[in-house]
Amino acid sequence: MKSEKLRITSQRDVILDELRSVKTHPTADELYEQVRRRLPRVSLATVYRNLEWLSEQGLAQKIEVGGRQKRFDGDISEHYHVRCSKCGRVADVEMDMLDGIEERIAQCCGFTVTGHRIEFTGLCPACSNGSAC
Amino acid sequence: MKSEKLRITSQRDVILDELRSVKTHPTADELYEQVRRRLPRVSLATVYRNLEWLSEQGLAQKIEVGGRQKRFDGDISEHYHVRCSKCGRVADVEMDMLDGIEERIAQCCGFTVTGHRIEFTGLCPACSNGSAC
DNA sequence: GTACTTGCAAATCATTTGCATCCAC
DNA sequence: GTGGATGCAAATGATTTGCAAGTAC
Repeated sequence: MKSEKLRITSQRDVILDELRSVKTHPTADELYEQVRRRLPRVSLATVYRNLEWLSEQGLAQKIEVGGRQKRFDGDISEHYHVRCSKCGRVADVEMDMLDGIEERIAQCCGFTVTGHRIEFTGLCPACSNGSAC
Repeated sequence: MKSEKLRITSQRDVILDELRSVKTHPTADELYEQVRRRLPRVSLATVYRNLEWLSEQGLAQKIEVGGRQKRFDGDISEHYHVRCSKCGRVADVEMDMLDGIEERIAQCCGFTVTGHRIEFTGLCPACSNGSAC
């Protein structure tokens, strides 16, 4: 039994609050810009460290979609994402989780399957019109 | 109609051949080590450039799974992957593609959905025993 | 010759780390 | 005061790019 000391510092509080306030699945540096408006002296390293920590604590979700940067989500319920292949924007998909799917493949590959992730790809509304993102 | 000049240089030939010879979904640098045995003077940049080019030509697949490095697959048929969360190994999943799935969500998110990708997560046989990877 | 490719080294981009300082208890 | 948290700068890792030299037609 390890006793984790949960300290919600003001940085952590603001980072989580800002993350929850948007539905855009921001990257670490996007969130950094946002957080900086409230904590001008915060550092990008702190944002990275705390996004990692928040994900470990189950207070946020690190979502590894395509593209170079990782994105984060303040909505910790399980759900799938769509990513715009042009601008990288990520949105939630309203679809029930495919619950039986992991068992269906557990046998075939020798792996102990513990989870799955679906990422849809496409063009977001802004990019499918010619309009700039 | 653009006329693309397809030049299969010896580097490209060897890179594709080596990629096809393995079922491991190697990263660029893993493949580089492999290719180097046949072309000792090849550079890592060439491997990166040509993996990119081969994917554009539809001769290989760039698979963006979790983890820091991108992986590549000489098998261009559509299929899903499992990734070991401990060692990063990637394997194919024997499961039919979920064909209707994109249409099912096309309405809800405003995106024009063009594709999807499923990545299962788990432990590979080697990692689920205590054995070293 | 022209256009495309390559190897090499340097640059870039995202993320992580070392360390001295700071803060809460 | 002690241990974790922070800011800053420097380090790291993966990938990309500039450029001069090489190659195929």
